[in-house]
Amino acid sequence: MEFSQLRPEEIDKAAKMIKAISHPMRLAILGHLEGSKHLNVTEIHNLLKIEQSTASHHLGILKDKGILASTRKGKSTFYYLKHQNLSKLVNCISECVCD
Amino acid sequence: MEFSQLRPEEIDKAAKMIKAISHPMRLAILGHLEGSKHLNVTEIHNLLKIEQSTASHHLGILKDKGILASTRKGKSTFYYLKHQNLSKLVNCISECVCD
DNA sequence: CTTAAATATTGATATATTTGTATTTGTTCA
DNA sequence: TGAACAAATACAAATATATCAATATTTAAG
Repeated sequence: MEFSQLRPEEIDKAAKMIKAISHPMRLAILGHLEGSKHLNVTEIHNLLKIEQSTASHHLGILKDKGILASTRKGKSTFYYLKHQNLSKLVNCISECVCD
Repeated sequence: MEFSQLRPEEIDKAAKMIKAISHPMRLAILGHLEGSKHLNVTEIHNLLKIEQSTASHHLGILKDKGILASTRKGKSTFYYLKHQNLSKLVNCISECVCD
């Protein structure tokens, strides 16, 4: 699929997905979820040393924009990458950053 | 390079680069610049049907964040993708959008 | 049913982004 | 030099985002 052939609605969707990951906290979250890891809100909140509500908020954005999915297990909600493609994208980004 | 190994400054830089492309107009610009194309501000302004100053502004953001480079030829400034990696990234995104 | 733990949501505030109009700067050419 | 064109910048208004504190919701355990 050539990017330039995307229709306007698809471009909008792409922009929203990308915007969702264009934040240091949210990129850091993706880093922690690489390799099919599942983490709950408290784990993210502790790993990133941010408020619980802030962690929940960022995870909600990533889920809403189709980057993450979640499953509830008892009291915890575990979040994980929705598509393995995203690992590729994230690696793509790190290559671009490091040159 | 594993994304999760990026240092905080690198994550910040990645976030800024991604944020730069997380806008429908700017994604559309990237679409038009795929395949090593060089376009000037007026061409972008006409293609996207946006104000000249808005086009210049978006191009400036993309350049500032390291996504595009530019060369001046006479009265025109031509913009183009700085790294071919970016085409890959952009295609990566379109795959993620279309599934 | 009550309590406690884990998430999610709300409200408020501060900050950032987007866009258009108007203006300024830079470049060519007569 | 001065007219005309191209691009960049300044400014302002509207909109969107990020964050924390406080509160609400959901679930499990007793």
